[in-house]
Amino acid sequence: MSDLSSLEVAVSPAEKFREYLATQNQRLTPERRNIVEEVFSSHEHFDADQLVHRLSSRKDNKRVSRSSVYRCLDAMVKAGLLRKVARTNDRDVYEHDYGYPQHDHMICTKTGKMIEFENEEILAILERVASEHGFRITGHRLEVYGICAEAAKSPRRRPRKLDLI
Amino acid sequence: MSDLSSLEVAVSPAEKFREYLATQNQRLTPERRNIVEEVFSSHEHFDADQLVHRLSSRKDNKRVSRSSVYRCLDAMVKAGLLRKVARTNDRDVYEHDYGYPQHDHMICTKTGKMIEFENEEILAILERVASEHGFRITGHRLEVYGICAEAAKSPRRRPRKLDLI
DNA sequence: TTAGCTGCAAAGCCTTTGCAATTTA
DNA sequence: TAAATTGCAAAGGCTTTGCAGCTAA
Repeated sequence: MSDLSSLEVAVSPAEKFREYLATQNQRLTPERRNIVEEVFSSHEHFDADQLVHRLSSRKDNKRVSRSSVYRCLDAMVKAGLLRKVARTNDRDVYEHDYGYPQHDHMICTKTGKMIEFENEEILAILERVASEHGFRITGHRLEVYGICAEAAKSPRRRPRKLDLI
Repeated sequence: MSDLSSLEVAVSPAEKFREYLATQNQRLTPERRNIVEEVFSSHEHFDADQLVHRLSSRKDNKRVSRSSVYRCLDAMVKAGLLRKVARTNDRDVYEHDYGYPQHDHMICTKTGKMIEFENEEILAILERVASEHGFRITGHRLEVYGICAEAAKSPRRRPRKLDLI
């Protein structure tokens, strides 16, 4: 059983993807199916490179070329399966957008740890502020930066470049 | 008189930059001064490429090389003069961080227009949520996406690629 | 049989960096 | 005169794209 067990999902990600692709006269090929299944096999944030490696380290013959991975990620975003959430190390980072509630992130600048949280109040405030500007909200990205509890405990400081004097 | 007229700024951006540079054994060269002045001559969001063009289109001999612009932007961020706020068209976008209050953005996905807004309530909620996770906030980025009033009026749809059938 | 797909290699793009020449304290 | 700085060109790193061969309805 997958991570989806506790979520209210009408159809599997693969099925949802197939439906989207059909509207574009496109097909759920074996490669695309492998990618969707790998992506939804765990609920971690990931980037294209990590996904490529996850796919090529598999024992079965499910390796997929880097180009196809990039192309498929774009399609999955359009299909509403994934969201780009941030950019880390100059790479686009993705997360599940299907079968998973809208949420925001607290990002530890020491450890890189991401904590997800939901808050209805913020959404309500945003709606109010937007309406004051005649703005119709379709989505948002909220990233809160700081120091997580773990990092605060440790006396270790984050390594940093010393500008020689 | 510049856009800074209504703000409480102890010293000019150039002076503040000079102070920062001094702590790094670096100098406020003519090139760096030109960049700071150009950057703070208007309160618009901009990217490196736009800044390069603004500098080279000037009649006076104030053109600065692209490398120097990139290097200077980095330094200005470290100096607390600028902030990276987003990424548009695959380019880092900057805004003033000195002498300007913390705020967030509503971004029109049709026109690219950015509307700035401030909201204390959201900050308070974030502080509360963070403390529940033992997280100490140092900053945040909030981008609200949607359709601005202008774009909503116009019946024009945003151009999009037609996948030939 | 025609439209869609994959994988490879090459190209694109923004950004960073090595380096020689130049400037400045 | 030694350290910092600039501008150019080249290199980096992620992502996109052209294309030949392949696949599937």
